[in-house]
Amino acid sequence: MARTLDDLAQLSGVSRATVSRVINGGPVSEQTRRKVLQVLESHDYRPNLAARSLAKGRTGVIGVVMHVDPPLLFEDPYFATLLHGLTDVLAEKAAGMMLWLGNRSKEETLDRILGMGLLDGVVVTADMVEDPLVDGLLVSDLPTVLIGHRRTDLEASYVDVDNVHAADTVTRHLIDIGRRRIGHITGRRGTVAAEDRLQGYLNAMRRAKLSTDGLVAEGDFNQPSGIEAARRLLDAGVDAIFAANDATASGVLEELEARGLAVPGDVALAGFDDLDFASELDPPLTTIRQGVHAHGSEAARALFGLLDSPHTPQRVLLPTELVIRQSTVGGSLQ
Amino acid sequence: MARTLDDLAQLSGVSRATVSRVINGGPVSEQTRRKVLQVLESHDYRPNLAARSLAKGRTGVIGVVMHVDPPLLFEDPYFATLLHGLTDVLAEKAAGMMLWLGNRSKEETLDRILGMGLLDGVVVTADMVEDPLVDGLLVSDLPTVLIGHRRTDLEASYVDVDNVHAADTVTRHLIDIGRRRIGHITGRRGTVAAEDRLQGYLNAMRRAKLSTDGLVAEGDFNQPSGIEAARRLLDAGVDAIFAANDATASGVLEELEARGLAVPGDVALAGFDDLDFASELDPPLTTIRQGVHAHGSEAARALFGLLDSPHTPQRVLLPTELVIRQSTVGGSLQ
DNA sequence: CATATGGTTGAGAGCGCTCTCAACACCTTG
DNA sequence: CAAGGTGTTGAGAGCGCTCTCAACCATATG
Repeated sequence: MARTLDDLAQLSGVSRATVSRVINGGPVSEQTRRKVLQVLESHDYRPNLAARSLAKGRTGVIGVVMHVDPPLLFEDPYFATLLHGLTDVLAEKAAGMMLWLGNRSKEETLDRILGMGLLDGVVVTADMVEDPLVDGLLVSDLPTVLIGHRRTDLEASYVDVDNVHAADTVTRHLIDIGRRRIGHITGRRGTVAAEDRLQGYLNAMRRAKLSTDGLVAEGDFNQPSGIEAARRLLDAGVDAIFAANDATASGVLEELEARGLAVPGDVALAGFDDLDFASELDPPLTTIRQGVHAHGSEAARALFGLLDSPHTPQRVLLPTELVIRQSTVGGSLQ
Repeated sequence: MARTLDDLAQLSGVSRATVSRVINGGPVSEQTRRKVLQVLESHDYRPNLAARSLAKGRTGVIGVVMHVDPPLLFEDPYFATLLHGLTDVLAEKAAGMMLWLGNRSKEETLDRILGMGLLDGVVVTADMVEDPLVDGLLVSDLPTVLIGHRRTDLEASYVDVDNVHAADTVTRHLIDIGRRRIGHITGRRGTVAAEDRLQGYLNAMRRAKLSTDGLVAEGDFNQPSGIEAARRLLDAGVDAIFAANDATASGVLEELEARGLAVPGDVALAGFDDLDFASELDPPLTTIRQGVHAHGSEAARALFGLLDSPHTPQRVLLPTELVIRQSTVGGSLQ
């Protein structure tokens, strides 16, 4: 089994350069190409990536950074789905992927990534408002695409949805169906999504001249926090709740059921994400659909775009969609 | 920002070789080392991995191959936990990880992996009896560690549990508590785990001179298949069921409840895996605990061991433990 | 004082590939 | 027939690093 270009060249009676041309699609006469290809195939040659990238400065390997606790990464379908979208595009582009999870501190992870050389670029989830890892990647000379972004990341390449707008839309829907005391359960404080969705809610309420006093309860993007926050809101008296995501909403639903309250009769309920289970709740949940899989695949595409034109930031704002189900409009849509 | 070793060498007034020695821990006088380190730090130099691996033939990057559908990968806590264990050790060893999922056919994935050069070795899940991807990796010159293994992989390095023995143990437990018509629901046909667990069940039954006629139902390692198979076994008449994994057992439990049968009064039930939810079922499930996280971390360690001594296959058989809960021994242990 | 010893250093040859450049053969054109 | 393409090829430099080898220095030893 021939191992290097030189071996192959010798075997086919041409120069190393010509073999390289055949492999990389340079100008070669049809006759020579055929001859070399034959040798190539019969020896199942595999180019040495290290050498290749040393010579041409590209490796075909991109980094994916999801700095969350590994257990959470898999419990939360959001990250899983994101990764799925990413790998689909990477597989298609024949690119390798290196994955960093939250096994180490952000500082250490950053160090490892930058030290790893060998990466053409990275995709990083940027869910927190404050994030030294994201900051570090952005100031480095490594091409970087963010999934989610902060207001301050305007120079950066990112893929995101307009959380403010989407939250505004779903809140307006609750107003449109006649609700007036609409509570909001936030996501985890410090995340961009939580802040933006809260903002969207506040915007819609303010426009409708509705009070939000005592109607905002802090949550944590998960079910238990939904139950807890629902108690506070229900005690305060609400006729609708917009939860910052579906998991939280499912907690709310549990508490509503425990109190024997009708949905949407007594309290209308809406979530955010439209994960699979949202349509299987009882009643099915009105929510905002955002294509998480598309987040991943678009982020990968954005990175390839950025690699092709390094000084043109790629900014992708993906659409969201209000999905109306029985948790806000009773059985009429069944 | 200095970029190459040569730059650094010039800045510190020594040769490139000496700087390299400082970085890689070669013999250098304390004085020189200090001087170079100072320059090194003030310029936050990062060695070029491609060049380094070209020169010394190791990259510090290992591949992880889990050829399952990406959605399944995350639904099934088994793979998630495995990955978690792997990343823990890789992070500790400062190694990079490239991940391949089932986005492509096995043949194509194999091609990509081998073509990627640049990998020091791979860890691959080998759950199927027939698996061209695993076969291909084993015959390649890429150091490979299997998670799970076939009888035919005796030359290979692997990390596994003794499924036959564990299944034998749990079956014997059912016999010991006085059950005689013990049914088994297999895992997915074609997987090593399913075949081995079936074998362990058959062994224990044969030793106890108990019949297994009509007592084996095919399952698929998931809850729906558990429900389905439970119906068949219950119709055939059983006083105990050993399900090939916990997910299947949870399906069985559902069917038992639907029929109003008491557990373990009418039918005793045991699973395999001891995933988190096993202890939270009602009643809590007797099962086999296998440290899935440890599978991952041990596989990573085995690969590093294999890299250090390439001709010494690493074979790790991890322990399992019978965890007895109320699904087999009533409330007495509560 | 010659020689051996051990620690420290630099020169330089690769690692396997890409890519530029010049050389060459063969056509076309004036 | 000279001049100028056009297409194809090989030579060779260079990517940034590691590692061997020989040189060097200071010190210890006979």
